[in-house]
Amino acid sequence: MDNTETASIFRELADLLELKGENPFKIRAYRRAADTIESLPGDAATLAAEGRLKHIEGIGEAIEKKTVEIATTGKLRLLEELKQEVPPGLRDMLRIPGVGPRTAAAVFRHLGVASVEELERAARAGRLKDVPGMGAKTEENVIHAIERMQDEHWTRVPLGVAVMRARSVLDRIAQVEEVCEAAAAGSVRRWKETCGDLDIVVGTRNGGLVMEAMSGWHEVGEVLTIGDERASFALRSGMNVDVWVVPPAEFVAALHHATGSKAHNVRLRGIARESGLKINEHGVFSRTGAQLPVDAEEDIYAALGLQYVPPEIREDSGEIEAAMDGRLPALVEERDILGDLHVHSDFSDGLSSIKAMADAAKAHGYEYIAICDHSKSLGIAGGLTGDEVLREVEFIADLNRHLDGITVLTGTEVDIKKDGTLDLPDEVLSRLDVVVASVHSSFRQPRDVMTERIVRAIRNGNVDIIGHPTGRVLGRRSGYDVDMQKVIEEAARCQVALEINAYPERLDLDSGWARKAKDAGAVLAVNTDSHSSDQLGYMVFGVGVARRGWLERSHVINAWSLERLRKWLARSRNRT
DNA sequence: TGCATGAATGCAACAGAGATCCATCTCTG
Repeated sequence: MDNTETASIFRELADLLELKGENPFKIRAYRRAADTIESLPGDAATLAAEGRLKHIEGIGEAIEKKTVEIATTGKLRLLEELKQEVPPGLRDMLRIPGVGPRTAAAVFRHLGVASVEELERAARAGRLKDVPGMGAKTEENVIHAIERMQDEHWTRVPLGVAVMRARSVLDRIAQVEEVCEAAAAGSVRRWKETCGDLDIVVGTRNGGLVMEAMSGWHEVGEVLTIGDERASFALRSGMNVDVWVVPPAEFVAALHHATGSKAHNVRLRGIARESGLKINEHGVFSRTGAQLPVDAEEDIYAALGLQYVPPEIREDSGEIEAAMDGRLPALVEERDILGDLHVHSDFSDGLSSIKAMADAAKAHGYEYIAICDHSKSLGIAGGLTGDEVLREVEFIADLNRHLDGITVLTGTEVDIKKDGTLDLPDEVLSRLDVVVASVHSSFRQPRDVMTERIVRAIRNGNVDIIGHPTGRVLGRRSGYDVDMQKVIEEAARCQVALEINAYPERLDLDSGWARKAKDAGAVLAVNTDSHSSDQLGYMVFGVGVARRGWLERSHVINAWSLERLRKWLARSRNRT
């Protein structure tokens, strides 16, 4: 029973208790414990067995005891008993938009309806109207919501996709008269790896025009809710857009509110209350109701005596405390990035020539770029043999003589083979400037084998960077089973960088692991893995992940000058 | 349920909009 499974048991427990109408604080405690356990670096069951779990904030005797029970028996008696009382099918009903715990409990109590299927049947048969507090309209809405839930691909989408869709919504809104400002907020603005919906804040003197323009837009499949200040639209592409319309003077406060995260907002409002202030989406108010001037988000934090917190780290994961003490990190910025250390060229499966990649890098304002084409095992990607790599090295040496203002570094993205050895001989690797080592095959190895495989690559002595360390592809496959904490510790010990792969479908490492890597003393490289020159622009996504991971310039090797980078690359390599 | 205060008990995460049931539920961050 690993931490994720233990956490999911506590989440189910919380959901069932909520359906039962239990004490909300108890429910919250279970949910909080689930979050804590899931993000624990060590094994929760072990900690619980040693009596150390209860010392973690938010976890006490009761949850520690239950964790031990889950670890030893594989289940939780309380949950099993609860399932007799509250059918687990009710839990699925909570996923239907518009159906909350009260509604689910009411239909079960009055109609015995205990699953989504039964609910749909009851609604179609016109029986929901019999439930006190429900009418014909709700019945209709339930049917509609179930249909939508089943037929669409309403899942979270990768950040890259969300950003594109947000831009198209903003383009539409920009055409509306009397709009002063509009911006994407929510998870897009926080650069979250995946986004469930879009939040668009619009400052205008005529909100009605915005609502009309959105309602009549061909990209909008359905108007879900619509009011004077807020509306929710379903895009045909399968995403919801929540639009917040405010007077121009309230734009900043609304943007801040809609950016979230919810947990961050709740904390800020709590602090505001303690100091006799009130924060809502309209502004910051004193005890007497007087509105404080807010011209920029900085003013909101300043009113609370806090350092300004950048959107990417507004998650209530320590940033509030750091802001109180004035010790927030100076997050790395896109303009700090001086090069890209993992791009491909037409020597393997890239579409652009090395020259074209170098020119594009220069246009980005970079000092350097490392060409890291695939190695021979990856036949499908035109992987290079050792000899071919060496010919590429010569080609680059010649090219550099003709380039001005950009340095092309030689490199490879060498495959980490099943046993942890590398796909190119050390004699070749040692002659390259940058060696990225990545897993591209045998994804299903057991956890300990995969972990040992990557650790062995880290210890090779010629490896500089571990490429896309978890192997996940957003929306397609989860990463391979690997003890990432161990990989991080080994990378920190050997001073091998871990990659934040900025390719929008990868974003691997994710920000959580990036932060842990930084905390463990490892360095990171933010690379695009570009396969054509236009993909160098993906860097912004990787920087977003880095910022969410609390990284500063000093933690990111490609935010270093070429001189410093070269010193680091030479640190312990068996170079000839 | 966790935590702080004081040893069993009280308190704990903010604020508001929209829909429908017009007082309550659900949703948004």
